[in-house]
Amino acid sequence: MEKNLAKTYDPKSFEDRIYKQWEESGMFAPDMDPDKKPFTIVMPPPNITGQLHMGHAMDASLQDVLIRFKRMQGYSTLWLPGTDHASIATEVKVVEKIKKEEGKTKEELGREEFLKRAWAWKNEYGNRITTQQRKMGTSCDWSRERFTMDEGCNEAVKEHFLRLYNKGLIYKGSRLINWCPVCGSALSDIEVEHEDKQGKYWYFRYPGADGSEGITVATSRPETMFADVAIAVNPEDERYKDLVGKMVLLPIFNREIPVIADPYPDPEKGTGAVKITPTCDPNDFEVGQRHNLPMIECMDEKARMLPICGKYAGMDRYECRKAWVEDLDKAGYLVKTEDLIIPTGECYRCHSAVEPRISEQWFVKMKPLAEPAIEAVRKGETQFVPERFDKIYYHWMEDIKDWCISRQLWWGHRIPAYYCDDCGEMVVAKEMPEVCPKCGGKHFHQDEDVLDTWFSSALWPFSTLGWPKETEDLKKFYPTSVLVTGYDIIFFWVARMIFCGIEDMGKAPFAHVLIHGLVRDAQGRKMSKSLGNGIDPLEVIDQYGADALRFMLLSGIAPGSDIRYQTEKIEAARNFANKLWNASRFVIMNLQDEDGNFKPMADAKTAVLKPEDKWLRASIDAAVAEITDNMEKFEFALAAAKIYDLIWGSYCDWYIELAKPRLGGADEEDKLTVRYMLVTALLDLLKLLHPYMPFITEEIYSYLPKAEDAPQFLMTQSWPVPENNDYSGDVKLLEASMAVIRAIRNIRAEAEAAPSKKLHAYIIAEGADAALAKAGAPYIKALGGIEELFVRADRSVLPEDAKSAAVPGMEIYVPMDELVDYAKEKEKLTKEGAKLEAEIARAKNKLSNQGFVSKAPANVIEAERTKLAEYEDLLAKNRKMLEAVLAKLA
RNA sequence: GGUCCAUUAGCUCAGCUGGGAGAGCGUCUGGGUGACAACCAGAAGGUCACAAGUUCAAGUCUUGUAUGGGCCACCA
Repeated sequence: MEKNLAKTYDPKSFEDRIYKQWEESGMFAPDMDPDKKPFTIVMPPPNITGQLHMGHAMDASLQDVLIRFKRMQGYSTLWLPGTDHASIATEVKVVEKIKKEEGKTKEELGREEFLKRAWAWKNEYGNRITTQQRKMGTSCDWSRERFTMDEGCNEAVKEHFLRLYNKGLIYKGSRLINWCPVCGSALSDIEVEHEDKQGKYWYFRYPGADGSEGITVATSRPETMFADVAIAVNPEDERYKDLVGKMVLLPIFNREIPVIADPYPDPEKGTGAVKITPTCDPNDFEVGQRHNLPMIECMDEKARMLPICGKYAGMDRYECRKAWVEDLDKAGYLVKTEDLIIPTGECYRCHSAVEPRISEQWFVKMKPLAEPAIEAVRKGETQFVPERFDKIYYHWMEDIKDWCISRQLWWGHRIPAYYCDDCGEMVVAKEMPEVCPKCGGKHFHQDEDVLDTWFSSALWPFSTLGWPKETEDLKKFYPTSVLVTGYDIIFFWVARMIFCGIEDMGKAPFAHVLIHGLVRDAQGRKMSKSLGNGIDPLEVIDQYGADALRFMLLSGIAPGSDIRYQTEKIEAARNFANKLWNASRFVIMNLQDEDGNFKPMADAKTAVLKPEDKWLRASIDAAVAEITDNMEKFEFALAAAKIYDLIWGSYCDWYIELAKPRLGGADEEDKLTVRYMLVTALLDLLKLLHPYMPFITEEIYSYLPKAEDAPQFLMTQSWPVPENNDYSGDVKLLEASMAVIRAIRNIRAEAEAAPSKKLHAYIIAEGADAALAKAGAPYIKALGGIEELFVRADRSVLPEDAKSAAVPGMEIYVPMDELVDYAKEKEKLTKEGAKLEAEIARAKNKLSNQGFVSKAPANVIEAERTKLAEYEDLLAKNRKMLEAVLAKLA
């Protein structure tokens, strides 16, 4: 094996290998040491029909960064993966496949054969997504992988159903539900998407039964008129007072229906009169209930017109609408039409218009379940991050309707209700009963319907841990720590897990819900199949590596808000990885002799630290404290920015550059210390970055010199803890030196002097500042390209033709071979002086403000005084330098 | 209709509990300098949407306005 990293950073050459090593080592599984505190995440199970998309990539990155961080902190971390059977989505795919390959419908095939095909499909494609997730570096415990329709989850679903049923919280009833005629199934309220669409109102006259004028009503859905059972008007509406109680005729059909008074119609809207069709509209349904009106259905489950519709029977709803309106118009009943925006409901899966329909379905009674779930969030048992999402949760939970859970599908958990073939008695039980409790009959058939997919995923945080069995896992890992998911499924999933967890386990299922936004395309559009603007994470990984993708997804994002996928961002992340790669290669190179053996180096005890070593140590320690704090608070983007800056700025740009002369110098003792510092600092940096970029950090770690007993993998190392050293003097020295170096580089750049050209420099300073300048001389010379540095108190020693700059306490002069352009110099100094004056005025103003001096905290006032003193010092220097320039010009 | 979010450099966006405006990309100037041109050094560039208010102090808190999004909602 090569003893140093490859010349170029090529993530493809090691990411898969490292993942395999991790997985085989068994380290993704939690350490079951009872002394270790648990930290648990259950992964939102992706659909078995799914392919890894950016949403999954975001999910995975956030969860993995958390789990790796906590693992390194010494928690017993469990990240439990799995997949969802995705009832409708999968059934649609399987139906398509059967149609294509066997030319049959599922009905032709029959339930049993269909389910065989569905399971075969699951076995073939169900693991595709979990293979893809591994590419992301997800350190979840695959040995505990679950599926929403595996044996344990089936048991949990039945148990849960039974419990709720026995408490009267699940009931069967005939209600007006949302029906998708294309999917052929009932939908819950949240599976209906509301959209305002351009539509039409038709105004039709319903003639009076007594031959009078009758009444005109507006409707956007004329095809439902066949099911009209009344016309309602507001009791306050003077226009229609006389008509209330009279009968009108359904046009053409001449069926008599009453005019009724009800508060529902708004006199301001339309004509103020509303046709009442209880089987086609929830409002009408309620009016119907209030007035004891009959219910007439006019459409079947495919939204075709029923025989009651006469010649329109058998027509599709839209076909019928067209013909019916034409006929009404011809017969003179159409008063007028109007173009209007009308609200519509669409099936969230197939986007066809949903038809409200009277149908017998199973429901969960929500009020009693919602109350404790609201309470759990209110008292902070579960906290949303960011907090604002709790409002969305409350809003929905406080106004919740009963949950329709039955679906007229085959792929899913079949409802555990059995009917006696003899007397029709219903028995709800886990298994088919032997004997009918009512008639003693021995033949039963099971309810045909399956449960809403979300019914089983609602149990995910505990069904996966073994519930209803009292397993070790359940005891140790429930309630879980954090749930990570997008804001788009707060209602579908998060809310339901909360009330189910409280109901079955007595505790809310997670302490925190970490909500993230959507990954959009570069223009800010939602990624979608129809737009074809989706970015495939696998392609991104192939091109840039999983580390870059993860880092990009976690950087520069505000919690809970959307992020755009842009090539520049992924490139920036990849470049960062490349930077770390090269720096590490440099470090390793300098640790080794020509044969690739590690040279001796100091250890914690023998190292003789120089100020730059202490400065680096202090910088890392300060960063560790902040980064840890940020990560505890889920502020991953802030932490990422600090790690980025620490590695690229502090370590690469400054420390390594300062280390180069030492590595090439004559002091062999000092080299021991430099090597020690380079490698120990690098190890800390790798640890800090590891949760974000697990692959590259692990790969680099494998090349570092390690003690015999060191862990094999970086991923199990412990999280850095700041040392408690007071290195403030060294920090001050290095910061002052860096300021001087920047000033000199600036002078050089302005003079367009080649960086390779060695220069002389003078620093005018007194007392402590002079001491600082002298101590910093080696740094200034090395990184400023200065051959000789003179630190003087007396300005008279200054050479002719020198460019100048000022930092607090010091004036810097760099003599130039070419004539200095004094006119430019004057301009620069004047501009600087003006800026300083403005700052001084601002600071003075602040400090002379009684309110500020008396009310602001002491440290803030002190800081302001220091600033003022510094600026005054700089201004004085600026004045002197300007004077000198003016003298030259004169 | 209700509600939430956004508005900061040319672009994309950070900015945690109020204490002198930041990053990446882009632009401009130099540069093969010991790991890195996927790089190095330097520079330019912002009335923090607008208006009031609170405060000694507002990008940050309050209210309102404008513009752009999202979510929820049974209106014919």
